[in-house]
Amino acid sequence: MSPFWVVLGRVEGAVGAVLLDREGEELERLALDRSALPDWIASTEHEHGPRWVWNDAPAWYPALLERGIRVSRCHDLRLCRIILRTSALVDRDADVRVPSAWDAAATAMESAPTLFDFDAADGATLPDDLESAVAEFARQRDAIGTSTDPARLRLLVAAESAGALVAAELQAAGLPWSTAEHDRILTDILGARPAAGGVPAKMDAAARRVRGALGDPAASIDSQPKLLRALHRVGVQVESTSRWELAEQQHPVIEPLLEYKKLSRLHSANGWAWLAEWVRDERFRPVYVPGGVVTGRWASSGGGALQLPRQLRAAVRSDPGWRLIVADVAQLEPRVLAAMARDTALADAARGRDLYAGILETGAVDTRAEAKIAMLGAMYGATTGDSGRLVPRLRRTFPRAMALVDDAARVGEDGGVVSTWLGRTSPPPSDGWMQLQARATEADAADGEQTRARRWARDRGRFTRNFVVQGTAAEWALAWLADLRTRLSALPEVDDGSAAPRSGPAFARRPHLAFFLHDEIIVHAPESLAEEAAAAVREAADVAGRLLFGDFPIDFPLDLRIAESAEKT
DNA sequence: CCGAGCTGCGCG
DNA sequence: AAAGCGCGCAGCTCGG
Repeated sequence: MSPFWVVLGRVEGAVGAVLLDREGEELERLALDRSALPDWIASTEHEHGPRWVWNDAPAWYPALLERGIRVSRCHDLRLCRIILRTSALVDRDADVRVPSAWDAAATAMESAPTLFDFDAADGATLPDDLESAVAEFARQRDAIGTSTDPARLRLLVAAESAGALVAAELQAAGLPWSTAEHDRILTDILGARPAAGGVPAKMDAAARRVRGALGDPAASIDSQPKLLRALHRVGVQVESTSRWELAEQQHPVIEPLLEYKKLSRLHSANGWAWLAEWVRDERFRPVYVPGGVVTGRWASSGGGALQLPRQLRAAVRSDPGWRLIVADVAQLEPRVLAAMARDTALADAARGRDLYAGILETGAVDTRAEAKIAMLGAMYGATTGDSGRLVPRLRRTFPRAMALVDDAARVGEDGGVVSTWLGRTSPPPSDGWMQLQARATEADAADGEQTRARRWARDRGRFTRNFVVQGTAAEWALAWLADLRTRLSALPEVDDGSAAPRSGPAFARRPHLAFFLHDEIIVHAPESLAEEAAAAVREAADVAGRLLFGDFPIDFPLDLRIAESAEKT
């Protein structure tokens, strides 16, 4: 009988595997020498394609990828536990809620030990032995099975686990990056590359002009307090040195100062030092952190993958003979909101077109820009300014969608928790928050306490309001990634040596994911397969929508282009 | 000398 | 005009 699940973990001096059937009944148990493990995993994957159950994907998967072994499915115990132990869908008394060593590494483990090097794993806080993994897997299966909606949670943990595989593969493959183009952009904007520790020419020139306008040749520009005082001395009365406030001022120092700040930002965040540290073999390899954000979005650690600046997108360049498929979802969050709320009016406004143009057509607002500001305000909880003023108009036109986010806000203000579409639940309020709210309702509460309590309540309301939308959008994106990953892996490898990728693991010889950021993906594909890969990207988006929302009539149109660079047009 | 905290920027 | 969500990071200041 084919194993449906294979649980992996350390046993004395080796690696143990427990093969389970679909219902979790044990079929077989074996111990493998470390050196034999990769081949065994590869052949078992090939023959049975099981779900690999392991404590933490970064501890197992990168080493397999290095050996050219890719798996199609896994169950990541660490990530799934984080979801299940706090999900409102899971029974209050479920064993998975009982605190244990599995919670020690609730956040991503730094520099996880690899499976072929268990001796170095002594410092690891997450359990890595086979029996612990088997027991934890049973707890998690029980939590899902006895939950109020097993189907949704199964989908969520499968998507989350697929994300763990994708993250490891993204890091292994890397984003194709042209060092020469990056250097050209830097030289163009900043001036010639300085000697170590020096300031680039154009940045230095801007600094001199700032100091000239300040009448102080020694003025410090990089220190916010000193710069603020220097500005006050020449009569520029600003409260901060932020760009928007400076831009309002009329003074000769403003123009060069804003210029300096722009150049300085590029130089320090993505200058030559960044290039040397993060780009190797023409690949940018950020560290992705799946589930790193409370809402379920990914975070990143190192390399600043969440900030790939527009200025540098031209440096993202496909290898010779290859192409990039660059795709993002237009207005993902409001579409997700329409589907969650079963708001057919908003879905109609969204279908097959720019959602904001659709809102404009309903007459709820007067311009597309207003539609966008109003919708963002509704999802973020704006109360003032243009945004706050426009939200009530949306409330009249899309009452169901607005009721969903308004309800989420009210629950949060009252100290409750909210959940995404698939069942990821927001953290409860902190003890301090609860104490303040309790204190504010007492008869002798000071005005200041009541004011502060109300402010904290509204703050939390805006968080839960946004949580349901941002978190469900993250789930849609995971489903998109997971389905796309499978489709791409079914495309052929290039056999033409001239079109081989410059660098990367074996799986990168066929179309593969190269970048992911919230609602955008980049696929790197041989030119001959680019159209097929693009079709896969679109099909996966359709599948993700149906997977989450069934036959509710919402679509997720993509802005997609096939190009040699990721530059936004 | 190190780390926490703050400011400011840029990404979705 | 710069609010209303979620992040990471650089560079600075300041306290220990």
